[in-house]
Amino acid sequence: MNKRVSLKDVAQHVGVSIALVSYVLNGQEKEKGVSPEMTVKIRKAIAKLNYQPNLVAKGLKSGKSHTIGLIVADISNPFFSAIARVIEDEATKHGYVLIIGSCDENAAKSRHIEDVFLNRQVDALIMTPAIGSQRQIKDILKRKTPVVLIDRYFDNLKVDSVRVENYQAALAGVLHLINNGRRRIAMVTYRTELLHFRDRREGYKAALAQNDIPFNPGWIVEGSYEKLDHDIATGLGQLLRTAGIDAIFFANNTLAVAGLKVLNALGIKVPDQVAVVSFDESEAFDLFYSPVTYIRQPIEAIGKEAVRMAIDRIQGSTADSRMMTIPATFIVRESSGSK
Amino acid sequence: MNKRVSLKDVAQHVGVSIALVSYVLNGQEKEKGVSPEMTVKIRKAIAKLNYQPNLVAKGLKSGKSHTIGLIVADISNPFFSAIARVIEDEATKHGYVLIIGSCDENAAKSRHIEDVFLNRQVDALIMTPAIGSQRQIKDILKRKTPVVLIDRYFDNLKVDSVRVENYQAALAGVLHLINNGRRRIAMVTYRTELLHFRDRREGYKAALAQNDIPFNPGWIVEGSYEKLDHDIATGLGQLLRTAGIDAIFFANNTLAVAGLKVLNALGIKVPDQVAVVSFDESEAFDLFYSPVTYIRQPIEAIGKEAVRMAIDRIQGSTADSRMMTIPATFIVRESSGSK
DNA sequence: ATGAAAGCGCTAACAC
DNA sequence: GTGTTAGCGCTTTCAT
Repeated sequence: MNKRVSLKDVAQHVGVSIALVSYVLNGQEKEKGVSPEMTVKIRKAIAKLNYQPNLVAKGLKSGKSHTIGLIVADISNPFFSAIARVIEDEATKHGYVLIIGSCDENAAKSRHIEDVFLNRQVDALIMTPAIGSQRQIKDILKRKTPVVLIDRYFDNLKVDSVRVENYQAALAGVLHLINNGRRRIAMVTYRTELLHFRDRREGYKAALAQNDIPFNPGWIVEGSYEKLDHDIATGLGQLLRTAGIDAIFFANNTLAVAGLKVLNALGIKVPDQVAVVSFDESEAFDLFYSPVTYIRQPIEAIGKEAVRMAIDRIQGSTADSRMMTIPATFIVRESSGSK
Repeated sequence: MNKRVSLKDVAQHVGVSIALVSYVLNGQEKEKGVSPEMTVKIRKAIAKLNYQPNLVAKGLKSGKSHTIGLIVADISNPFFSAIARVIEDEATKHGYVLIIGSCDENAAKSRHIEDVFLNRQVDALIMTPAIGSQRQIKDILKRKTPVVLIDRYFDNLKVDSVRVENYQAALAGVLHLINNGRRRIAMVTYRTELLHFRDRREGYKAALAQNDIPFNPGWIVEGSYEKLDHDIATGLGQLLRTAGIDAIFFANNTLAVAGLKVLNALGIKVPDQVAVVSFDESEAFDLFYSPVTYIRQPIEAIGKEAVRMAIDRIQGSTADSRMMTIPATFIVRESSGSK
């Protein structure tokens, strides 16, 4: 009752060689010319003994693990876990299993996870790359394991990637604020070189430029990943008290939640005194007294495309590296209202 | 530059047998009496060729995959992704990798994931079991794969589990409302047989009973997983309009977010008109105009204990099934204020 | 001190 | 039609 039953057990039970059983298992009884009666017998034995294939052995033999590695900054972050869910479903649909690792925006940590995943023979890697991980990604590609980048990307690194139209979305968000009569618009973002945040910043600047509003670097508040709440409380608090800001554009949901807390603490009314637009969504946005206007990322599409690209490579595609850019959706609610 | 380098490649490069290389790799050069010079040579070759062990092969040989399977209801739910992160870190620390699946509270789906994971030879399974999965869990245990249940549990199923003191926490939460002068207290929960929700309900009832407040079944609003927002909007909305409710106890964060939206829609003021206490936490609770009083689950401890139990079993413990129950923390803020 | 070889469970080419 | 066997990469026993 105890040990796992193997091909051999089934074969012995029927009194045939393991090859026949293998053929039947893989639906090759026709090609291999297994007699119908034998096929039936073997099928019965498989069912009776409740045979379950050992996928590790299969993987060793075939060189395919049917596993996709997913490395995100932090799986406990709702944005990444939402993507993970989409990727999981999509992978499952195609017979793949997901192994997940969190790299905390840290290239060394990411490197370690990559190594472990590669040694486990993942068939492909989908990742949100940390800063400074270009080199290691290149190495992985050299070893012929497909990589698909999501959310972030790097210039001059030939690798498949799925991105969002960060620039355009940010531009639209800030233009919306301007159209609502705001001109003293601050931006809250991370102190980071990640290109997607740079793009959002450029979108913000472009919106100002298009309306002849001078860009004031001092109106960009930057937070660090490590002590975000503190940075935002200090930086944004200072700015709000002194600069006569009438709108804020947040570069992502985490920043927005931190920033809205500051607004609350200072008793500043949204949108009467300060209008707000944020990148990403959050449960908290719905419950805020002034439901937050936000830019919705196409999470579903990102996940699906990433898996599609990965599987395409696994199946041998050697096309040039592809970059897919997906538009975001702008959801207007109350927080961005005109004065 | 291309193919993966195997033990054989290293051995050939040095001109020795693969056994020696294997010994050195596993730090057994002393026990096996490999000469120091040879050890050095082999070490150099390993480094030079950048040898990476094939963990699949190792797993096939050893019967250990060094993989833990985690099955949750939905990885995109922040509560589960937070636990997943803790488990991931803990597993990594012990040299294990996590494969993750979402079962959507569905026993059949869970069953499928379990099969896939078992066929991949996971060394243990940590799961939030769906209703009706006792049977399949028993089967897994029979096959000698350790299982640890988290969050939920079943009576009369001998299996390791990590739980929270649901009854006591709910009791404390509702007593707090009563002490704040509320007596017309509704509860919002799921229409489910899951025991941890039953426990929370019992805690609610006990608090009423201790204060001679008659229990009114009509004051329990139940939602389904499928159309939660609709159910809560209808059920809770109806109750609020007709029953003179002065407080609500929410059985988890998702329910609370849905419920608070209803309160907002009806223009009901928290806590002046209706006081609120919720199980679980949520970013949204901080941003609500009246920061929500809640019961914080010991996510860190749950994850760590679960991994500890799993690894303990993997290492051969055959002790009786253990049940660990961890207390929750009550965080008082404004939403539960007295009238 | 080192090598040869069996075997983990499976696939597939080849032999009968 | 069915059986035999090599081999995927590794560990480990047994010989030498």
